[in-house]
Amino acid sequence: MSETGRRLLEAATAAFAAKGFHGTTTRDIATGAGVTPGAVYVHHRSKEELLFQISRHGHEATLDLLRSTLDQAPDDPVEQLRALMFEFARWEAVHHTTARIVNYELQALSPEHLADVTALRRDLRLLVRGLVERGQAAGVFTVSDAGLAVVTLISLCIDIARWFSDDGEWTAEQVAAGVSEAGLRLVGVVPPSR
Amino acid sequence: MSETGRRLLEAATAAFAAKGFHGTTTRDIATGAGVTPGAVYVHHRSKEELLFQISRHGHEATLDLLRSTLDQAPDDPVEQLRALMFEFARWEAVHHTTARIVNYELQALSPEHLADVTALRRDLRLLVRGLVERGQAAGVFTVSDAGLAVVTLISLCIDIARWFSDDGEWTAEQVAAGVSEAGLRLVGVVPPSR
DNA sequence: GTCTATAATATGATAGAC
DNA sequence: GTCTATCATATTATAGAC
Repeated sequence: MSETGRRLLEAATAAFAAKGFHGTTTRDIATGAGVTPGAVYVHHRSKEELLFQISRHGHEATLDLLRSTLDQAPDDPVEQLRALMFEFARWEAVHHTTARIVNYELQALSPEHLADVTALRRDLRLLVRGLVERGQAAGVFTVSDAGLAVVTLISLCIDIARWFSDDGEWTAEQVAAGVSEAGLRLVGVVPPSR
Repeated sequence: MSETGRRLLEAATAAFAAKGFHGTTTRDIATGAGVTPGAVYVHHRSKEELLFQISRHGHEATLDLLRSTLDQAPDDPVEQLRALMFEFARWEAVHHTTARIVNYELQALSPEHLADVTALRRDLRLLVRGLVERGQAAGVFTVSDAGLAVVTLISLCIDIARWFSDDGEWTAEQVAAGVSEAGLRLVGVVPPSR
């Protein structure tokens, strides 16, 4: 991808995150990248194609991060969940602009593109589901409904993208640490008192 | 408000929740209410005014619900948090269309209208904050950062509006019960084992 | 109060010069 | 590859008949 093509992607990410896909015009994107509207279509097929690229890349980056986190974590559900929640939460905080598009602009995707990212979202859910079930089987997680626990753990991370701000009260790492511990408590792992 | 005025509000709620404010046209709203585009402006000043009415009413309803829930709960932080989280979570699930607009369409409000609802959101945060601090003072909640705990508790409820579906795996009450228990665990209240 | 018609503007995307 | 100019359409909102 050319330098201008990349700048257009970045401008589109900033605009879509701030104003939503339908609230953003191709002129906004062009201006944000320092070119005129006509130049957009040399680098990208359409506005929706820009959205799809941002959304797909964001979904793939999240899924890759969680997979490699699980790969590198010790063979212990508690430590795996701690690491998974920390990295997931940190990703949503650090990349909150991209994450907002990933989480809140699904409805603006074309049916085909939506099907693509929906498959990635299902993979992510199954990954967390497997971990929760291993923790249950090992007797270290106590949850009454594993499916609801999975949704709630993911919820805890996703919603960070909605409220996190770069100049807010906490750093991405502080949020990640807090949410990671919250996730452990949620599945019944009692933290050492301090 | 006239019958048609109300039907327009309902159609706008459904459309804004499904496609976002900017993804919805005044024709969508008119058609959804069974009238022609011109009739919209007899009942509502503008599209943004419709959004504001939905958003303000949704915020006020949530805040009223949480206030009356706290008023009626026993004088015990654990039971108060259990009740608060249950009612908050249930509201987000039952009213997930309105809640989506409340939580995700803030950026489409005019600056004046945004200031209005931002004040209501701050009141809600302070209400939860007070409860968490009373639980800390009573020694029944153990959280390392009260502010982050407040954000996380609210997060748990808000994000329900994003994923809840009327024909999903769980009823609003099941979700509310799960999220309510999650909230208690999050602040360090260990549930009785079963 | 609702309709049809339309004004005024904005929007996604393309054409053709450079 | 970028620009200016523009096409075709869509959009919010209003005017005036009924």
